[in-house]
Order: sequence, then structure tokens, then C-alpha cells
Amino acid sequence: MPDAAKRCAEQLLGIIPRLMQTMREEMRAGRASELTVPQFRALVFFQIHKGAALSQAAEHLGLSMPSASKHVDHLVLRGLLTRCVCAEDRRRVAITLTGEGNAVLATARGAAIAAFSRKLGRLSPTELDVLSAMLGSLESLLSQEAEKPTAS
Amino acid sequence: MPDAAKRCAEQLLGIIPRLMQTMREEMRAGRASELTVPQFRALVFFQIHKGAALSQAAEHLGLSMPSASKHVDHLVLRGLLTRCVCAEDRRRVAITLTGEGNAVLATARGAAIAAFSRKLGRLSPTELDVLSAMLGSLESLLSQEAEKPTAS
DNA sequence: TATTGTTATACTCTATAACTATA
DNA sequence: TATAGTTATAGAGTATAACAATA
Repeated sequence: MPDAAKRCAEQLLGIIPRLMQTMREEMRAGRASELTVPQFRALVFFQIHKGAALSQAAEHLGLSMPSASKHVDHLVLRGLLTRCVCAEDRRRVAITLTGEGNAVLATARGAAIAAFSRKLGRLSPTELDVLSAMLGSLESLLSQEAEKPTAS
Repeated sequence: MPDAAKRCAEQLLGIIPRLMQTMREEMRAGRASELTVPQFRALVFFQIHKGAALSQAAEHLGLSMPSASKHVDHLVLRGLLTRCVCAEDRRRVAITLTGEGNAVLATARGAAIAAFSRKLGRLSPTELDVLSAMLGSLESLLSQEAEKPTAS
């Protein structure tokens, strides 16, 4: 019914991959830190959830366990994360951002935010406020879906 | 300076990968057509630009020539595209969507739009109008950047 | 037996470099 | 020589299935 919803959906299909490409380019070689978007997201997660288990990361990042495990492997090799066996439950691992991980993440985040801010600078303050509100709404929608995927 | 721009940029960093993941999931197995997002984008391009050359596709899709070539390979194998040598300039190829390609694309697009529309259905008509306008603005920003990347 | 991770395997996406064919 | 495309190669991302270790 809501034709407006359909129109927005069509716009989203066109713009989402382009936004992702832009984000990928800003985050990649030359810019700052040589992080891919999934690597960036993983570091952000472990910065917030210090000592988190792999399963928690996989769930929050929307990845399978093997995918998450491989990311952690890679980032541990690069010295951006540490992974150690949990003493109480030796099945679990506790993953933590290293000092260098923190630094690399800060650099990457700063560069990406600067790049997007520059692009967004063409919008008026009013438009930016509206955009911010809309992004908040979209985030809520995605989170709601994630929480109750079986809701009719 | 514009703090609002920075806030929007931060929101974008968080939401873009999630939107992309959602789009990927909607487009993938089970849903409709077994298309990946890049494959979907390629089909959309060739639907609009019938008989386009590979180089045109690569440029519009933001891909290297080999990447574009591989996508076309794959989609030709699946019978969704045809690729034939151009008579006038035998270096060029003319790529066209097949009937099946058209059908698969229509199915995938319909399913993805339906999925996003459903999510967006939680927004009010007013919010949808605002969102549509903002997505239009974002699209303009991305296009402007693409046109004059060296502009100060 | 159930849970937490890892390994094995396979496929897609992407890029750079080198190559072929045509102009 | 310049252009259009392909092939070779490599690395990241992802998933499912099978496995190991611990509870």
C-alpha cells in the first residue's frame, strides 16, 4: 500500500552499494590505516566490548562463527587484537583491543568521518539535522528487525 | 566545523554496513533469485544500457575492468546476459540482458523492494517523504563527488 | 550431550599486472 | 602506439560442514 515506502526502498537499492563502496574506499589504502570495512567493524566491536567472546562478536556483527574467527585471526596476527583463553570456562576466548589496535582504529575512524563530513558539508544545517534524525530511524528499524525476526 | 556533519558521518559509518548486509540477505538464497548484490547491480546496468560495452559497465559500477569482465562471464554462463563482438570495432563487446536475465532481475528487485518496504512500513507517511528526500540528497552528493573528485 | 571455537572446503568479489587482439 | 578486453594471480570476505576441546 504505502507507495512512499516502495519509493524509498527503490532508492535504497540504488544507494546502499554506492555508500558501501565509498566507505570502503575511504577506509582503504592511502587513506589511513589499511583496514577493510569488516575489519573496522570488528575493531569497533571489541573496543566497546572489551574481552568479549567470539560468539558475541559473531552475533553482533552478523557473521558466522568461522567468519568472525578468521577476522580475529587476521587482526591478532596484525597485532591489533589479543585473544586469550578464559580461565573459568576454557572453551571461551576473551578478545581485546591492543594499544596499537586502538590507535589504528582511531586513525581509521577519524579519516572516514572526515571524508564523509566533507561530503556532507554541502548540505545545510537543517538538512543535516533531518538526515541525522532519519539515520536514527533507520537504525531503529534495523535493530527491531534483528530482535524479532519472526514477528508477523 | 559543522558538528552536525560529523554526527551524521558517525551514524553513516555504523549503519552503512548493516544496510548492505540486509540488502545482501534479502537478495540471496531463499528469497528469490540467488543474485549477489554486485550481480544485481550489473544486471540493472545492462537493463538500462542495452548493448553497453564492458568499459562503460566498469566505470558506472565503480569496478576494474577485470572485475566487470568476471561478472559478465559469470552472468553469461548463467544465461542472464549475452556478450557479442561489435561488428564495427571488433575490440568492443556489446552486452545485453537476456529474457531470463530480465525475469530474474525483476524477481530479485521485487523481492528486495518488498522486503525493504516492509521494514519501512513502520515509518509514518511524513517520515517516508522526508527519508525519500534525504536519500535523493545523498545520491546527489555521491554523484557530485564522482564527477569532480579533484575539486577542492 | 551441549557449547565454544577452529579447520577444511568452496565460492564470490576485488585488484594489479601481464597478455591478446584490434585499430 | 593506443584501446578494449581477457587471463593470471593473489588476497579478503563469506558460508556450511566437520572436527576438537571443554563443560
